[in-house]
Amino acid sequence: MPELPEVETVRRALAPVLTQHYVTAAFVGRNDLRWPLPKNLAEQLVGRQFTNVDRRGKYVLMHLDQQDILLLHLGMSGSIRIYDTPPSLRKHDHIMLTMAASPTAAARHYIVLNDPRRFGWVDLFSATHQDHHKLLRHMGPEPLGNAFSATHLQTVFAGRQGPVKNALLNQQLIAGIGNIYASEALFHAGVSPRRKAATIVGQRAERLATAIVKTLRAAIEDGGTSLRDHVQPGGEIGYFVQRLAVYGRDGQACQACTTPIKMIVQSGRSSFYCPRCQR
DNA sequence: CGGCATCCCTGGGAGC
DNA sequence: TGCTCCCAGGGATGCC
Repeated sequence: MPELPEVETVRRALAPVLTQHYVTAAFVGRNDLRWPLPKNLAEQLVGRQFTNVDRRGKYVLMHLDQQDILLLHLGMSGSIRIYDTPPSLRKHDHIMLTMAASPTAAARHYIVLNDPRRFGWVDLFSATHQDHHKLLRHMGPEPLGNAFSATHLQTVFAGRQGPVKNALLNQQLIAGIGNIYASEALFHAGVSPRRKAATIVGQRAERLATAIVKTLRAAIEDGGTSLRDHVQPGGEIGYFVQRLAVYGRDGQACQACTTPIKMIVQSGRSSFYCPRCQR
């Protein structure tokens, strides 16, 4: 489900309710999601204070006191909800943290992780190992960061014989792009998802880099894309779904040239594009 | 190393 | 209304 814009939406919602706040109670309803949860996770969290909340690609990094990081990946169906009063847990609510301004203060927020398909995961580890964490160490640069550019795209795509759409989904080349925004960015760049990655050079690389940044920024402004599971932590839907140019629009007229949008399957994932505008 | 298929899991929608 | 089938925003893993 959640790609960079949705995860950033979650990060922004979590930051004020976690930062400087203490975990006064923790519920952990099962001992695994995609992978086993850290042992005694609830006991390890109670009494701890969060210091700040970061994002890396599709991961949320919740920094704790004593240089620890609570890592969250929402998989395809994970979502975070934040409540001001004690919620009754619903189906697939796996974790709940009760947050307060001090270890003994009254509860102020309840943070609930729901994940029906359980493709998400949670880890707790020392920040001193962040650069070595097996899930983070090989990740490519942030597309909204300084290290990202057309030159970077051209460099990491060099020699790649597979389609550019697949390369965009590869988190080791660029972090945070998923199936929706790959199709959207390629449309705005005028690049076919079928084009061989290695041929993305020069002006085409410039157009694609620009389209990636613009698309992701616009989606963040809209609170992400709500299709099936995703809602913002306050329960609001993400409105970018209204601005999707091609994703999910097969058969509909291209907004630029009215040619019907086409859907194809690449490596088992659907791609949407305008066969006339995108080359 | 690159590229592809397979697998993990539940729920919603389409089609009958 | 009810059943079956297919599909879904992710990524690790193993095979060639």
